[in-house]
Amino acid sequence: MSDLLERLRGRGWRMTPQRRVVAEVLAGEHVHLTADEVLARAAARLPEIARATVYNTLGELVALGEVAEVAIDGRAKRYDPNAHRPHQHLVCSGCAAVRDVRPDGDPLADLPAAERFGFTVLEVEVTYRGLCADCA
Amino acid sequence: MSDLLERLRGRGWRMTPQRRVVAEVLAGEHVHLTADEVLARAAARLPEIARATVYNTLGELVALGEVAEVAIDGRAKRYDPNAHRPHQHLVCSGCAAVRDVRPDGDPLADLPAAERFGFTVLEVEVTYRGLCADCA
DNA sequence: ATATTGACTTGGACCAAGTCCATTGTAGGA
DNA sequence: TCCTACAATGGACTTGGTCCAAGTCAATAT
Ligand SMILES: [Mn+2]
Ligand SMILES: [Mn+2]
Ligand SMILES: [Zn+2]
Ligand SMILES: [Zn+2]
Repeated sequence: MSDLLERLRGRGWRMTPQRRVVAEVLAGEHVHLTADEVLARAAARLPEIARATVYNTLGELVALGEVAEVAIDGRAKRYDPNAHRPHQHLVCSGCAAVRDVRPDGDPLADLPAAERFGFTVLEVEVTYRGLCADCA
Repeated sequence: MSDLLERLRGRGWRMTPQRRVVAEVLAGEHVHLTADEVLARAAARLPEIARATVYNTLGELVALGEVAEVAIDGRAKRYDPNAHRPHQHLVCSGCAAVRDVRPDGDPLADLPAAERFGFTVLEVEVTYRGLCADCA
């Protein structure tokens, strides 16, 4: 049983069959599903689940900080259960496979003050692109 | 007159009033317009220009490498005439202002081999987020 | 065990961003 | 000036997502 479900229950999250299957579908490493993929997998287990419910539930999981919303390609957003330790993404330009990666160093430090235009810079998002072993 | 237009003419790009105004609208530093913003500004000069023409023209400019397509926020794509020297973006979370920035160092070098999962990594895209002087 | 009720789910309408296509127009060469 | 390959048009269509009124139900209280 996923400890995501445990944590959610511990936080007093109201449990329903729909919410359970959505949370269950979002388990594992390197998981970056679109909302429609989540819907398809959830519907395999609970056929009458509605699209709006999947969006509502994903939105709440994001608000709770349990799932990260990732815009990888300007198309559908992806939902990433690995929200507890921040990380970056490595994306295959061939097959769109996504891996979680942890670069060395602090990318914030690479932006010199002269290039900050008076901004208070708070976070950095890095996307590495290339070809996976299969697509190369 | 923009040297973008000169370059396009030199490349044998067929010139039309529509293409001219789209290219003219895309001039300047730190310009990151959405397709609809390009349409609005082009239509101020050439009222009957069609949405599809703006999309067609932007698509061609991107294919020619004269304009870069940037997905900054998972909303509408932005079109960036500063395509000749690669750069990264600094985005205000308050007002969505976008500045071009050039971080120090090579971000590719920060991704250790052990974190490459057999990929041939070709490019890196970095987005810095924070608050601009006005929004802070 | 049952009643209660506020929160959750549903399906469909709606929306924004973008693509597609048949028709009409025209830039630029002969 | 004529021709024609390429470009522009506008409207339908698609994708990804939001919103809402009505119905349902999980959790609590009795
Ligand atoms: Mn991830
Ligand atoms: Mn830029
Ligand atoms: Zn691949
Ligand atoms: Zn701002």
